Amino acid sequence: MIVEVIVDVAAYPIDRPFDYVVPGHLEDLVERGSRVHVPFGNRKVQGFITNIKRETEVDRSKLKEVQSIIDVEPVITEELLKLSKWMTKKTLCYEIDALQVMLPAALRASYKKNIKILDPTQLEKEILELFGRKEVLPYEAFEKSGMLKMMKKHLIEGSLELENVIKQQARVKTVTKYTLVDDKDFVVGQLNKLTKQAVKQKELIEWLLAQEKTSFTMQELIQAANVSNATVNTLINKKILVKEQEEVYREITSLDYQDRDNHVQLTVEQETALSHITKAQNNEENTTFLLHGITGSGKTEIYLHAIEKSIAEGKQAIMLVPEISLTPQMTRRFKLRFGDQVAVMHSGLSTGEKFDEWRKIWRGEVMVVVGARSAVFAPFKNLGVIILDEEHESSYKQEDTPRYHARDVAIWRSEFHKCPVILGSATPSLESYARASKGVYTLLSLSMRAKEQALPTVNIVDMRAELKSGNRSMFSLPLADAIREKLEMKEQIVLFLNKRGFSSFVLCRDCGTVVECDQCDISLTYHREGERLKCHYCGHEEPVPQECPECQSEHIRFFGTGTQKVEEEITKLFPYARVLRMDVDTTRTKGSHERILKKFGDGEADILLGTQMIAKGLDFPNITLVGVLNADTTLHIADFRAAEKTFQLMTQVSGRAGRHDKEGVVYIQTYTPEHYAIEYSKDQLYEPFYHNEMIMRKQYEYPPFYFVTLVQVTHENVLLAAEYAKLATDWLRDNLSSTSMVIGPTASAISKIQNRYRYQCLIKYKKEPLLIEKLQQLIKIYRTEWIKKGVVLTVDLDPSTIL
DNA sequence: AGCACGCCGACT
DNA sequence: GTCGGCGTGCTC
Repeated sequence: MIVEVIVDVAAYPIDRPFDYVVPGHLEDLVERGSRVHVPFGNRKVQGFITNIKRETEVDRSKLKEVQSIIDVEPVITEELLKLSKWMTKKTLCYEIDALQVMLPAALRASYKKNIKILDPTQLEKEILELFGRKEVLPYEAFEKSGMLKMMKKHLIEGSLELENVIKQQARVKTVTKYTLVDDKDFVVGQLNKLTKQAVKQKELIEWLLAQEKTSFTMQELIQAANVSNATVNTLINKKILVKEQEEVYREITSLDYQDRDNHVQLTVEQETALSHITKAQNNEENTTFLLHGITGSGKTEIYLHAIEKSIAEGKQAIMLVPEISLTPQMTRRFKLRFGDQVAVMHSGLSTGEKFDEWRKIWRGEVMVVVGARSAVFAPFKNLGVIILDEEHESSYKQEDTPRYHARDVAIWRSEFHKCPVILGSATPSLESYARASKGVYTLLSLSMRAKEQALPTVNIVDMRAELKSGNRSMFSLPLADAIREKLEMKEQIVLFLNKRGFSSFVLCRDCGTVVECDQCDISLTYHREGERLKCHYCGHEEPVPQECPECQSEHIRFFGTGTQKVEEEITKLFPYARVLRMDVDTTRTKGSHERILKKFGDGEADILLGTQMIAKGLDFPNITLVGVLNADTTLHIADFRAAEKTFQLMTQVSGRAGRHDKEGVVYIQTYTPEHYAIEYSKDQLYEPFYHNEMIMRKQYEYPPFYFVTLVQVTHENVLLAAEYAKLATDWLRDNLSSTSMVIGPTASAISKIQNRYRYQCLIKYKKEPLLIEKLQQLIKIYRTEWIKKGVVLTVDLDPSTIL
């Protein structure tokens, strides 16, 4: 028997199956999708069986044997095996990367080099001292000790040996249990044989016989039966109790599921939307629904119903949420509704916890997974519905290889399982809404708030006017007044600082003009080196102007403010306010995010000041005022999605105010109040925004009118980075059809990361059937020739940002 | 990617 | 003379 194995080596010439012979004793265990250990070159690696066959073209002398099979049941299902092929092609990644991303980290191998003593008589005493009593040492121990050379000599001589070990991270957690033997007559017999002094043993046996269950932990026995561990051990020796290891899951929540969440009566609108989904479920149609509902319209309730329906039919469900909104509050809701039928997957869990949650899914012990992006690969066998909440969120796109989008994977799986996909959002991505408009997706709308609360009142504050009237502070008068008022009323305030990315732009504080590139309608990025402004799309460059090109004002400067500075100003203006700051600095440690939110929720602060991360999932009844200090920052970012992102963000942030019975007020401070992204976010006017933005996208030839592929080239040396970017761009221009636009090469917006200079080329196209094939050819040239020169080239089909 | 093989310069 | 620099080539 021969198997094809994809080995755990991400390299261009290795990205294909390798054939191995299966030794007789392993033949019964062989299955597609199982992991194996195989010799590869002079080391051992982990791999996946992707095919089983009888014959091979490979020379018998070259063939090696499978060393061992790790899984009794395949960890990659047949479906996921197919999906990995598709992903490999769609994202231009190595097949091994596609396979690995589907599994929890615990199932990925890590490799370790060890040095083992063969002949101690040949070794120097320093080396023997280093070993101490041990026979084996990690390779790194020699690197540190400076005896590397000596060690290598011994390796050649044969007095030391190098061994490569594949380390398995997956650890099944076990607890020791003590179980009463089945044979009750024997137990009673032993009980009667006890001497009079054996009071404790008698007590324990009688207690055990009186219990319903038969298996206990030592702690239970000691506490509940009031005996010592010596007594327990005696009973083990007498074979009355049996000591055994029982597998357990790492417990990640300590919820009491007694208080199951009650069903909420759906509104007419919700019912209508749900009925379409139910119909698709009944007819096993792989419809993709776009559920467009304003904030607070009760999308989650619809998700819960769709999942319930799925479970009722014995089918599983995947519920995806953006990482950032996967708060305990959120998961709690699902746990309350579905109890222990739910697995939870997010980055906050430890490797072991993720492994346990994954195992529950794999073994079919749960029906629902609630998780971030990678949960889309949950190894369910019979899916009834897949849901992406906040479908516009960019976190659904993985930013490194494999560069997949969870939405695409979800749709692929829905075709496989013949089940619907629900994409939910108050502010859908333009792509999705456009598809819904064309009938590719089915649009479902919720236009009313479920609990009939009013939308918060949103005020747009023109900061230009503030400046003219002499207010140079970052708080406008209306916002400052509102803060003061709410502080007095002991209500809570959220202040949002729109700070994003690394690039800053140049803005006129008098007229609001942002210096833009006249070729691209994208703001120019300020570069401190040489005080210059650059366009990261077409490469245009100019010096920082001394006065505003529109109004000749001198109040023109680059923009960028930090949360700390804002905090200082708040303390100056409102000395008695208690402020909590939430940004990358204060949330660095695990769980700090939740801690800050809990503090705020408990009323330990009046003002919560933060960046992007407070835009979502914040749901406290006492928040009645939301202030956005600078709406403009995301607007002028050098990305074609800037307006879309700003609109989404403003709508999200506003939604934080007045979610319960108290009315909410929002102040959005901006230097460009007339921009449609700001204007329409005031009343959550999605559709007008959509139409306006579509006009811009069409005019500047961006998605959803054109597809975009980003090719980035990096190198330590600027000149080489530019040179190879040009080679790549020219090659693409020569090889793609003339209807595709190949733009560049230009410096990337983030021109240097970790001392590597970045250049890029953007391909815009409507139809390019040969794109994948041509990109594969380009990658081949890069992998076989350019890579030697230290060049790194990456290709991102459908990038989420082009910075 | 890793690792071995192999062919040329600066040191005990 | 040897150690060790990293170019080249291979992995079922």
